[in-house]
Amino acid sequence: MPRSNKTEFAVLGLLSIQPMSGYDMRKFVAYSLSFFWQESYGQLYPTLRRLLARRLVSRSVEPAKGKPDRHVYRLTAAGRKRLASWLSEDAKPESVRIELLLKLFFGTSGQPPRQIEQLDVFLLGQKEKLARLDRVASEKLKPYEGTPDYPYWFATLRYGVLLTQARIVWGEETLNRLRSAARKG
Amino acid sequence: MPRSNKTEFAVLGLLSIQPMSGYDMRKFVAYSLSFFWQESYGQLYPTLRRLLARRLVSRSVEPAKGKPDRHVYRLTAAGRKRLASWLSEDAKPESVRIELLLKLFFGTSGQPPRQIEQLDVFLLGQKEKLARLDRVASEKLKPYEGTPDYPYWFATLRYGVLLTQARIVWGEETLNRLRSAARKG
DNA sequence: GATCGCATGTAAGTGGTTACATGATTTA
DNA sequence: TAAATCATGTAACCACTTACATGCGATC
Repeated sequence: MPRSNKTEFAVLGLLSIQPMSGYDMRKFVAYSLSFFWQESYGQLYPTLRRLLARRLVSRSVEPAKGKPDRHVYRLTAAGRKRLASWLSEDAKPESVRIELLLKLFFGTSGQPPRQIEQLDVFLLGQKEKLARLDRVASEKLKPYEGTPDYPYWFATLRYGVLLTQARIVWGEETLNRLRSAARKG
Repeated sequence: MPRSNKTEFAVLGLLSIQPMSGYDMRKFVAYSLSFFWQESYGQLYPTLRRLLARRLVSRSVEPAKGKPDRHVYRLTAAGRKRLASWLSEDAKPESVRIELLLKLFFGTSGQPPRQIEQLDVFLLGQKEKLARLDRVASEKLKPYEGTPDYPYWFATLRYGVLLTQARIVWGEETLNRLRSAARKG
């Protein structure tokens, strides 16, 4: 069973929205999709080259001065077909590894004050993430209200919000419990 | 900046609970930690060998008949120190890639009926996961109530419960929205 | 009679990150 | 004057998964 290269489909999908360069994709993903996806140049550029060789995308070069030419990619008909077939397959559940939880699980080998600090850091990060999600919602998503894309884009953002909120609830709950355990024990 | 081999610390941590074989670790992780961690033999056995060479663990062999001898590993003093130092470091946030959300994001290139089916599959999976978490709570966690490990183990399980519940809420919300959009559009 | 559990391990493959290289232009 | 932005890309590295190999004993 071959390994599915997810970057390939991410690229195809992005190009279904509009023609883009590798640089554009990186920026787009990093800003708008970062809470459930990420791509690095080291993965993006080679994938783009392979996709071009397989005629799933086409490329046009926009000359530039003082910096490399912009390579703008577009979906071909074959690419659109490939994207559609991938979209129709069930996505199988991801496996995640959460280092914070692993550390917490081995808690009795650690120092309670450090654990509380680590949870604080985590909580702060999640709260910032939630704020970022709000910014993305108003800056990027809002303008598309009423368009066909909107319900889908809203759904992915909503996932980020609900999950982040759940992590915040968990973090505060856990902090309280560990703090009161520290006072007693 | 060297890549931190997380399996190494997972092994050290597991051995801080009790001496175990590689096979034991696999089973333990797959049953009790699966919702935030996983390990494969292909990663476990080589790591065990390296850890042994570095004297962070020791090994005793229990002869067996009809199957390979059991290799039981124990933490050494050096291993315990290494574990403690890792535990005290802040865990940096994980980056996840959620294929389902990527597909949903490219929704207008897909077929609404298939998207709804996919969400149904997702929802079912999350509900099963929640049921499994309950089983783990009563079968594995409950007996440890009152012990020093309990608050930590509870916290990790609680994370699983809260996050899974959030995913279920999201899934139902999203299904409703997409279904009513399909009726209208 | 087939498959599962026990129990060790290896080989191959790859998806993905990080760091580097280049260099003009704009901003702090 | 330091650093960020634009914009391409490569090289090195590795952590991790999957599939395979072995083989007994018990269960379905």
